[in-house]
Amino acid sequence: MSSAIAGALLQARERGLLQSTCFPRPAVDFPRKEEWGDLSSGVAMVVAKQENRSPLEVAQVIAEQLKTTCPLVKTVSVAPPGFLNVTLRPDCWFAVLEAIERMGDRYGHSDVGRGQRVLLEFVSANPTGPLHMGHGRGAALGEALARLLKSSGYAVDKEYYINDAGRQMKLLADSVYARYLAMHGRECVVPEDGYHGDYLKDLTQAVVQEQGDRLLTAGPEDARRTCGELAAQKLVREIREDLVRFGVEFETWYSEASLFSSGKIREALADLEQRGLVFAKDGATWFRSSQFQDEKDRVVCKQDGHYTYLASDIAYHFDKLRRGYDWLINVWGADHHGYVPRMQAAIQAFGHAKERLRVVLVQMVRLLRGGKTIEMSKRAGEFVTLRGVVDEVGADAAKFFFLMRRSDTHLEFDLELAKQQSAENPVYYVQYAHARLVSLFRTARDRGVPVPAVGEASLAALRQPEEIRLIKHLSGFPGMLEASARELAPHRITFYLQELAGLLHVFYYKHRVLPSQSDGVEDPECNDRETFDVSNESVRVSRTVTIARLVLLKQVQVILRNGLGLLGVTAPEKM
RNA sequence: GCGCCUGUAGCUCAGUGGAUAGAGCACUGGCCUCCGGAGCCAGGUGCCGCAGGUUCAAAUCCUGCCAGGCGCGCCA
Repeated sequence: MSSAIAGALLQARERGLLQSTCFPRPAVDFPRKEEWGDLSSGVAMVVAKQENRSPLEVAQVIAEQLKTTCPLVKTVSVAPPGFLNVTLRPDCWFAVLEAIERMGDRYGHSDVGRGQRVLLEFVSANPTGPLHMGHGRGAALGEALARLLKSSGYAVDKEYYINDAGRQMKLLADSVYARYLAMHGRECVVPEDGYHGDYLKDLTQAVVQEQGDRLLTAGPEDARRTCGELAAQKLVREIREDLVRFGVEFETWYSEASLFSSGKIREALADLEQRGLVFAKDGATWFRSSQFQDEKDRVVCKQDGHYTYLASDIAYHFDKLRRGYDWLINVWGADHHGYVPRMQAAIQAFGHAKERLRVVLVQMVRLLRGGKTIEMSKRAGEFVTLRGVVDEVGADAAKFFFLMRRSDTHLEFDLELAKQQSAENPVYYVQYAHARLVSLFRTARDRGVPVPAVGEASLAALRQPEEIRLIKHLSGFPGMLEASARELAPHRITFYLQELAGLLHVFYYKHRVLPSQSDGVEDPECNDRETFDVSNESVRVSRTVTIARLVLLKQVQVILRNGLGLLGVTAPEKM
């Protein structure tokens, strides 16, 4: 339509109705109100300025041209202060149904990614404890982003970066070792800044099971290391299980420790050194990140000779780039936002545009039960685990809730609401819409009513406003996905689906699809016409209307399934 | 002190520079002999944090304030 209006503008100039030599690309969008037509544009107001004429006048000129040039247009009207409101011919809408049937599960998919490779890194929690709600939000988001980007033509790999090196791991090892000693009646203290959660017991138990009391005789350093390694292994295994149960799996699990052993950190830093971006000061080694947009330089190797976390991260991202990824996307907790500039500096240091790395920040989750906040204290090891939540409300509800808000805003997650099986619960509202349709088609089959292909139906029978609204909303699916992918914002999908489900329920309440059973034989009198009169208790639908509606609803079902699928949420046949 | 994020209806939140700013929840009252009532309908609410600016047009862009959150380590 945008190009149609552009064409109208050019034609108007050719005919001497407009003077300008160049026109802006006409912006077209869906008007807020139905009375304003199907599409609208404000170009006239921009053009009016350069033409030095009133917007209404210019709009009028464009409208005239558009009517004659564009066959899709049914009517064009002009509204103050200068909007063009276009109403399309009904066939345009019916074409949407054909497209959905033709494309099926791929409707709305695109090729904007052109097969470019994306490495999507998310969750990446330290293996020092079970996953909690914040990780769950990141997991749901990452999974949805992966599916969304794949649907947009990107080749996506999901990766979990295991932070199995550094201080936190040392503390874990200390904590487990201390408990191990305690379990064998030796005196010991769990370090104050170590880990104290109940899960430490299980970890220690596992170490005992595997090693017995062998570690008592080993040197303390070896024993400590063994404790740490075994604990971390077990935790990674459990994290992986939790994620599988949540419906999230990764292509690769990348170990930070491996960056040390493989020499990749040294390599990456050597590369930076060659580029003159590393220098020594105060006995430490620094990365000259201020040369890019970072506010100051950063230490990569401490005075004591150990690498900093940044060093591993630089090496890790260097490695990602070397593996041939065109785009790197990281899902991080919002408390790491200050880290973004220095990571982008690293990307630039290796000679790439900083846009190559996009970081999606995820804000905290506030957990409620029946409106009351559940306090969590990570220090005391008391927090609600992802596993606990998934067990309680189910993976579907949990994912949907995590994805209902923009990722960079705080999220309220009410466990009672997520469990509720009613219209107040958005997940059920949407899933119910799908199950309801499945059930409808089941009934249709049982009654011997065929569900034909789009081509076999007389779609012109779809004239009720509720039907047209449904079709229009279906037509918005591809655009919504495109925006969602561009902005890395899958919450748009949840809103879209709630709206679609709402439109369906309204339609379904108001109109019949299958002929009433008592109606038995088709009534020739009501051919091509629907009567719905509650007071008379007569409900009749012609065969033509039944078929057209079944065809329409089939496509609604496809979109509900596709949309839920992109969120990683199931579309149940029955509930 | 500096930086980032957020400020929209009673609550939780949508809102690619466009028209009279929306949804869900909560509240009140209705609607099931027939395709799933896990549903539908009807009721009202806003100095879009404040003040300037850019624009034909600002919740949206710019500047300055105010409030809340987060960050500002040779921690990860």
